[in-house]
Amino acid sequence: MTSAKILVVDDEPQIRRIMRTTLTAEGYSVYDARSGEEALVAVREQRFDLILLDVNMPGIGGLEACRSIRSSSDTAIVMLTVRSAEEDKVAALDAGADDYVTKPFGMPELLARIRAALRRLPVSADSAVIRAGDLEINPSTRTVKVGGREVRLTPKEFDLLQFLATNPNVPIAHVKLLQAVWGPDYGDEVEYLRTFINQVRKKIEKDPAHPRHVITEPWVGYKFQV
Amino acid sequence: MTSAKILVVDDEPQIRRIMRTTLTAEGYSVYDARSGEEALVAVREQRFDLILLDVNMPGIGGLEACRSIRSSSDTAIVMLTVRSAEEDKVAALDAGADDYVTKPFGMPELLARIRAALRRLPVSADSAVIRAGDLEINPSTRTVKVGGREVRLTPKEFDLLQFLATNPNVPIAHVKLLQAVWGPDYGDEVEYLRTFINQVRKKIEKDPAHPRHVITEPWVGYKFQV
DNA sequence: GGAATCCATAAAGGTTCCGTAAAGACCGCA
DNA sequence: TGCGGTCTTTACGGAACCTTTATGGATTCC
Repeated sequence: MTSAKILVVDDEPQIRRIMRTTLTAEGYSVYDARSGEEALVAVREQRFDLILLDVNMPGIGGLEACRSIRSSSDTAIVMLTVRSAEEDKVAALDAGADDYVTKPFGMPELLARIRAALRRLPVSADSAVIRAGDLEINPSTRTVKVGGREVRLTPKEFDLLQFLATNPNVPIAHVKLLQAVWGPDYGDEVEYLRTFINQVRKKIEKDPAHPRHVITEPWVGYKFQV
Repeated sequence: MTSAKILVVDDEPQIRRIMRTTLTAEGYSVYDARSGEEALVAVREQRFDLILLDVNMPGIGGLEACRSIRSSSDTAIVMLTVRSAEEDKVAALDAGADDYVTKPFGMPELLARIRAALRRLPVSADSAVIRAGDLEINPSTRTVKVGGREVRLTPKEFDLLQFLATNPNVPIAHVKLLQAVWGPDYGDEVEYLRTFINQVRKKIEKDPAHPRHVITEPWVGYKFQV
């Protein structure tokens, strides 16, 4: 499992901090929002695998935010509520939450529910090992093998290769690749791509001059061939 | 506090899924294997507190896997069998299983047997002596021996080494290590790790410059190698 | 054919990460 | 109060990685 993206929505800075450290330690990539409004903006701009949503917030509350998010997305939603009243549970689930946890809760329990909610998602296409000829890409351990021999890739190199490999045989535009690996702020720094593609090829291709996996699509971008 | 690690071995995906969700909800950390072969590999690489082992599998069957595991480990083993024949029961226990459950079984019953099996282990997670090459870690006395000679570790040093050693061959992220040893409030003080890892290496490695047990995983964290 | 664009490759800073040493802070204990 | 051990914090050099620039070859378009 390449780290799932989790959005933490809570108005208390302390809680956000604890969540961030704990979830980061578990290998998730964590984002946070301080209010329902912020959460809605974030959801509109990015795709998250799971959203941790506090019920009790000023402004747009958790329930309303939940309904709004659910109406436009199938992200897993776990709600945090102080009261354990039955009606709250019903309200949360009615609003479209997948699960809910009542404060105070232990971290192990929360983590378990997060794992459970993530598992429910449609086919974690990420955790499968990708094979292509003598090449073997393992997203969970972030390792790559060429003909059984392990090859060491740097973080960026691996991200690049993985993104290409998860869309095999499909040409991917320069800009799209850049944004996927470097983030949304990188629009036209295509030089990065050139140098890193070159680097990756030197490590995984027998003959970097005539690559068999990382193919360049002239005037378009690159593609991964199986 | 650390939830018990359970390995589920079954060739049917459905059963693995149900087990996973149920056991996870109970607070266990669940791993699975699809065959006896996979189970043996997993056991070689990690330490589990309990193994749920289906008898009837293609390839290496449950009984054979059980014998193999038992020969090198004292993990609790609970077998799952379809038939309730007395001979099967005997065969299972002879192979070294601690208990067995006949399908179809109710989840409450299975959970009860799991709890019982875990209870039977003399505080297994903590008291088992960990060996790796010339290294010997004794959690109950909190002592470490290198080639028979006892080495003195400070409390923090020992905690660090122990946590790494209880998850052998698995890279552990910086943040996770920090939180496990220093507590949940330590998010990014990675300097501590550096100094203590260095300290531990000087004490347990013949050549600290080329460590054989405490291995650094660049850009990720550290791992303990057996 | 010539100019422009794109691509592969190499290589120079700048930054981050890791190992190592060492000084200061804290604590228990005589 | 002083002492020894442990933990925290800072500092620094080397290595690995990322960014950036430069150069030459290939392809396209006019």
